[in-house]
Amino acid sequence: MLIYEHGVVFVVNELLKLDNQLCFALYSANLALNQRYRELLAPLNITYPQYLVMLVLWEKDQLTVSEIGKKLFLESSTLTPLLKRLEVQHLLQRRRSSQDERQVLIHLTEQGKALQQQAEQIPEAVLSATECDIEQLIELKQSLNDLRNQLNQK
Amino acid sequence: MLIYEHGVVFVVNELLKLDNQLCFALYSANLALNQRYRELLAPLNITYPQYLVMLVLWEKDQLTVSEIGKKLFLESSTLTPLLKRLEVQHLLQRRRSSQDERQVLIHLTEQGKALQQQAEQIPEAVLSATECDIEQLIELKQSLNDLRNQLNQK
DNA sequence: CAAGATTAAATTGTGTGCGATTTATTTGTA
DNA sequence: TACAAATAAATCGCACACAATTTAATCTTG
Repeated sequence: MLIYEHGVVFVVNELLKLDNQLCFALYSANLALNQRYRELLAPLNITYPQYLVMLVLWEKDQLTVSEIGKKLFLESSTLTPLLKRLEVQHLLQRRRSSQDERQVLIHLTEQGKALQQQAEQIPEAVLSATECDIEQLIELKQSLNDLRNQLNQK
Repeated sequence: MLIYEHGVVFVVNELLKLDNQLCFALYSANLALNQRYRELLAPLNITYPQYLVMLVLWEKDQLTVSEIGKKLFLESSTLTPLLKRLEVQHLLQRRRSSQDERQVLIHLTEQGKALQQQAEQIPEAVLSATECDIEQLIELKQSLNDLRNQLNQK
């Protein structure tokens, strides 16, 4: 069986291989990215998911656990222990909201705010590790966001 | 400070944001993909990394742990317990090589080989979930592989 | 051939990730 | 106002993922 689309002829079998290849490319690129971040973040003593939480909080402080979860696509079962670790490191504090005692508000400590300066050189270091041109990276970002949104909407 | 590249003018600050956005796009797309695979693989009773190992073995049986690791960019500390779980499920067997007793050869059981048929509809299901056109997916795959190779070559 | 170096897996410890469930609080409604 | 439903975090169990280390086998070199 053949599929003709956008000027490309495909045997179905090839198409299925493509899927496996694409998904693996995504999986393995993510592994590689984690490794680079592990090195780069080692001096800050935080992991990449922890760094993401800090990025979110540097942008806007005083968020609830589920607000952070919505931004990062993470569940409370992932975030709660992660946030506790950041609290142990005195980078943030967790406090029950007084308006709604079910919610836990996360706010940065002075130390957590100060870490932003220390993290300033991280994005540059990652970018230079990729050694790709900017246009390609922008397009890649867009494609990945599209893909994620497609996959997430069920 | 401005950077001019390929017709795009960038403030450095924007560039740093782009990096965070790109890396997060990769991270979150990978999370989303895992979620789709979790559903799709539930009937087969295996995880996505386990599925990757099976794909490798369906392609070529009788590989050592480190050969599988090279293909999937995974360490023995990840693979050993994963392979043990697949062995418990009778999908493969682990046997010390007689030529070199340090190596452990992984070979599929009949049940493991048979699983390939059951897995046949997986790639199609994932592809249809992405709802992207083929050309875009091919380009995305290539970009991700390039990125991974750049990041991995340290 | 013996001893140190190298290699392949396995082990240990830490940190994600998430489904399923639990706990505590708030909301909706009869 | 009671009480069921809904919501927000937390908890539990399981499976990655990897750095660092350990164990066992093989290789190298004097």
